[in-house]
Parts: sequence; structure tokens; C-alpha cells
Amino acid sequence: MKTSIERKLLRPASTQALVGREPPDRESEPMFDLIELFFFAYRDFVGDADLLLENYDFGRAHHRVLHFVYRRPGLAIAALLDILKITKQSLNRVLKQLLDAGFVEARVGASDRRQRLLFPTPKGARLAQELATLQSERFRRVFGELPPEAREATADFLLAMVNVSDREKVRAHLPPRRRRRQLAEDDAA
Amino acid sequence: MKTSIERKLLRPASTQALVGREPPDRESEPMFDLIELFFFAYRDFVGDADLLLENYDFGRAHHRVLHFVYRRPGLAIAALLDILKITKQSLNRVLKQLLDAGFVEARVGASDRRQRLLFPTPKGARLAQELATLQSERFRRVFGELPPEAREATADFLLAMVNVSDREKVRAHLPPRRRRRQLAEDDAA
DNA sequence: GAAATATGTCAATATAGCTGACGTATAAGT
DNA sequence: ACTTATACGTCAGCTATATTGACATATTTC
Repeated sequence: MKTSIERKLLRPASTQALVGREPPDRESEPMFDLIELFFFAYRDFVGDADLLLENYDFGRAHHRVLHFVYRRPGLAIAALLDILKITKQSLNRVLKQLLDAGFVEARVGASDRRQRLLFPTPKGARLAQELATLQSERFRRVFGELPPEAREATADFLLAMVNVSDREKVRAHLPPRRRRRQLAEDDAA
Repeated sequence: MKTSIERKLLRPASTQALVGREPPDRESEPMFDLIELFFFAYRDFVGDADLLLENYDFGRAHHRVLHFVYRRPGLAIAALLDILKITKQSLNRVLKQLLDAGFVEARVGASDRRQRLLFPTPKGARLAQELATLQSERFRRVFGELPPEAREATADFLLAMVNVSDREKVRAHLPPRRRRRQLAEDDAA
């Protein structure tokens, strides 16, 4: 019997020109260029960190957890789940490994003893910084190739891409200058 | 016996201020803001398509394959693997489903009969367009909120983020104006 | 004291990737 | 013509990351 793909094989491809499929309407056509650029750019961006993570037997999931624990020390489990948009079962495997390996530590909440507040250990903080530095090197190279206003413009673009429902939470962790800038716009509205 | 995570619990978190960790050196510190913004922006960007794909029992892997087949009709397997940077075994499962479901078809190469050239079926083209349109709506909203030069600046930024080794391949599929622009810069160098 | 909340865990499943090994058809090199 | 290389398909088994559903425990709130 023919295999699944062989069964489907059609006649040889003709040499017909495959051009002439240009957007006739600039305003309503899909923006294929940006879609692909975003895909390739993000793939290579996270790829940097993957190489470093292999040395620790960690994956991208560990990276994300470590990053947000480092950036928001004292984060509770529920808050972390809300950021990552995954289930607690998914988080637990990864978090347990980070705890056991001594990159993150959990303390019971001072005001609410049901909570487990997460903190990076010195070792965890070192790795989180190393990863962020690595990814920043790519940003630095990129902004070295672009006009000076590109960095601000990029941050504006990326923030605008975030779902409105999460926009405020994201903005709350941006550096002060960027926060102020946006608040001014809000006032104008 | 205490559970894994309980064993690790430390004393209650003190209420010490966790501030005062601002970058002392603007030039060498990690760019945490952009790292997080890129993460959130990309997450929400691909999230749009996920919802639509569920109706077809397809995942992100199918989306990527369908997209590139639609955009580069007549693509050979090897070329697709090079774009996606996955193994042929990984591709095969997904591609088989797209073939069986009639979203993509394969034809033997006219010049090299070992090759399987991939084409979208009308049904596949329709879905690819629908997905691209959905993702473009987000772009359009975003650029509606930003100054007019933002679209060009964003494309510049994203292209610069791509690994140099793939830069040319990506650029080859950008619309003409964008390609020319870059070529001019190359001349200057 | 009852109910809600924050977290941990067990089990089963899905998706998307991987390595390694092997087979077949076709093209290219000698 | 024979050999080798290439393009692809497939089997088997594995890993990482996610899911749903069910249930347990500690603590807070009503």
C-alpha cells in the first residue's frame, strides 16, 4: 500500500509563474512582512538564552519563572500564574526544580501565611542577570544599527501590542520615564 | 514526611523595602523592560491565531507550516525545514495532517522528481489569509495609536533582531520598498 | 464553625519537539 | 553502468511543556 503522503501526490508542478499576487489594496491586506519578521525576530531572541540554559538543564519555562521572580521578588504563586497564563500544575514541576536546585526560595507570607512568596537566591539572581545580559546584548547591537529614537519607538510598539486587559500590569513594571510618558498620553485622552 | 516544597519553606518574608535596585550604569545594565515587553507582546500576538486554529483542531505548528506554504508556494520540504528550524520527523506529523485535511497539497518537482513541492489548496489559502488578517488587525490597531513612521521603524527593528546568518533569507521575502531601503544602506557600507 | 482562598499533588492526556535508525526514489559523479 | 549522494518518508522511543479533573491541607474571612 502507498504511504499516506505518496497517496496524495499530484501531477508534477507546472512552471507557471507564481507572481502577481501583490496586495491590490494597501489598507486592508494582511501585513505578511511584519508577521514573518515578528516570528523570526522572536525566535532568535529567545534562542540566545536557550544555549545558556542547557548548561543548567533548564528550559524556557524555567527561564520565564526565574526572570519574573528576579524582577518581582516576593511574588506570590497566584500572581506568577497570572503573569505566565499557565496552570498551577504546569508551574509546579518547573518551580519545584528551581527550588530544589537552589535558584529560587519560597517564604510564607508575613501578612497572609497561606501565601508562598518567591525570591531568587544569590545563585538564582546571578543566572537571571546573566540571561538578561545575554538578551540585552542583542538589543544593544540592534539599537546600535538604528537611529537613537528607535529604542523608545520599539518600547512604544511592543507595549501597544499587549492586550489592553494586561497593559496596565505590564506598564507598572516599566522604568519611571516610560511610565510617565504614557501617563501624559492618558491625560490627553 | 514534608512535601518537596514545604521542606524548603523559609522564615516569613520580612517587610524590608525591595527597592533601590535601579541600574547604576545605563549603558551596561540589562534591558529588562524590553525583554518583558517582547515576551508579553509576542504572547498576545500569537494568542490571536490560537483561538481560530482551535476550530480546525490545529495548533501553532500547523499555523507556521500553512503560513509559509501559502507565502512561498512551491516550497520544497528541505526549504521549509530550514525556515522552521525543526527536524523532518517533527514536520512530518504536522504536514501529514495538513495534507490529509486538504489544506496543503504536494506535487513532485518538475525538474527534480525527488522533491515534494508544497502548495496551499484553496481551502488552505483561505485559512492562511484569515489567520494573517486576524494578526494584522492587531498591527493595524497598534499603528493607529502610534506616529506614522512607526511601521517602518518597527520593521527595521524586527529585521535587525534576526540572526545575521538568516537576515538575507528573511529580507528576500519582504515587499520591494523595504528591500530597496536596506540595499541602499548596504551600498553606503 | 462554615466557607472561601492559596497552595500542593496525583493521574491521565495532548502537543511539539528531539535522536537514531532505516528504506526508497531519484539525481549526479565516475 | 555502477556508485554515491540527495530528498524524502517512517518507525520507535524519548523529553519538555502544557492541559483537565480531582482531591488534600493550611489559613483566612465571614
